[in-house]
Amino acid sequence: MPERNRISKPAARRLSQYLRTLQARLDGDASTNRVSSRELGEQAGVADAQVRKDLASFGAGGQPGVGYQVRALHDGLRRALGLDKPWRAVLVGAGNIGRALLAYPRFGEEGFDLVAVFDRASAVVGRRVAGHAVQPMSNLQEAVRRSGAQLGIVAVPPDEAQDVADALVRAGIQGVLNFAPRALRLPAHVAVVAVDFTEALERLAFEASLKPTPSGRSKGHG
Amino acid sequence: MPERNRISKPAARRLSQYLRTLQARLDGDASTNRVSSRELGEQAGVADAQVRKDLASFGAGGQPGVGYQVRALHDGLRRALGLDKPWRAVLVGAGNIGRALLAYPRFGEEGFDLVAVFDRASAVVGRRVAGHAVQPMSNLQEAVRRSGAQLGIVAVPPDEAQDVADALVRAGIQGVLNFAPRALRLPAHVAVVAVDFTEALERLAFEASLKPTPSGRSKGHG
DNA sequence: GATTGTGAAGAGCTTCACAGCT
DNA sequence: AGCTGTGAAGCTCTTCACAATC
Repeated sequence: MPERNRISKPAARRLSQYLRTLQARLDGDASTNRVSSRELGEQAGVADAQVRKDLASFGAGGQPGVGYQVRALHDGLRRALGLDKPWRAVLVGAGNIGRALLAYPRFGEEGFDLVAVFDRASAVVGRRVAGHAVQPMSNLQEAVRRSGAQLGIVAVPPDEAQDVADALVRAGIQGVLNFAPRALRLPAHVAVVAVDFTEALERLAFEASLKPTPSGRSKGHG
Repeated sequence: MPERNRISKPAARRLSQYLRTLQARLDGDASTNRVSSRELGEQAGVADAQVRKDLASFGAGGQPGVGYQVRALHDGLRRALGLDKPWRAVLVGAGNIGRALLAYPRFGEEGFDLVAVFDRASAVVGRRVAGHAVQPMSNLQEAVRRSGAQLGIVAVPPDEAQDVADALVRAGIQGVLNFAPRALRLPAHVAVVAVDFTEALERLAFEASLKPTPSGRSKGHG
């Protein structure tokens, strides 16, 4: 089993995209059980050579003249991304963002199990979110340890985010998904991924403002 | 006013971060009206030389031995990011994600105005979201044209995302913020920024699975 | 002394192009 | 003929290092 493991960060991002295409193939039409690098690339907006490099980076192999086996590639990809084992996660902050994340059907399906929800506001504690009674922050340490949760989701206001993240790290968490518009400073042994709406909006404004002047458009009633 | 405009994509991302630090400075303590590249870099998790390169990329200048003027840098940054003029946006999809985005206090503050909300489900049409009555999709074209909205927010299920994005482009939109876990294929004159929870979770699983075995930890406090 | 601005070196990522396999 | 695998080239981004400036 080749496991050459040198997957760069940009590559990991693209592997997620390929995985989606493969899942659609497995779920929906099983017209063929082969897929080419060109096809995967088209779905993800990436060149075919890039796809082949990415797949080779974790030891996936195709057949020249034929392509890759959908099922085998799917399974290999999940393994490479660390999705072959289930992950247990706790959510801190029972507001809109946390609920929106949990509402994604993929959350459970992909092997992410929510094991507890916490919030600082006593008015929210006790309410149910995604089937879990919201607990006070004072329970966090013990709940994380007891459940063996490896991931923490930070969905609190920006000025609380660092403290919450620190608490999660102290509780022994391995990775943090940060929804607060603030850079977290955490020890190197903890993985951090940020989902930042504010930054996304600003990036959009920036890129839209670079586009050719929208003078002669919205013309034809297309 | 120098405007050397060659801001790379990674640079734009970091500029957003610097902007946040500057805003915090302006809002909160005005202990000093200068800031150094090292200080900005610490907040954003970036080297000081990188900060200086980034700031130089849009013509901002500092004083050797002193630093940058907070107010001037803030204003210059906003201009560089296209945030000096207000943006009008429409939201398609009145579910959790859309509401979570609008709940961000920054949304309105930063100069993004929501002008209309649409949804395909007739059960939702007519309800109020963020102060706007949800409209049926059939109103989209006209509403976008009438309001002059430049941005569209796609917060619908993945299998509807491409159609919705196409409709937005036909209506004359300049940029799309895509929350659906699917790559959109749009003409080059339209900016696209994706916020993808699924990909973020998978990236987190990947990075967390690479971290050193969590054997002997939960020791000294940081 | 502190800090900027920047050329040059370094690192990393993407694209090209084509040999080789089916 | 179709497609993979990959060395090499090309490109972009980051870090280094230091002269110039305040």
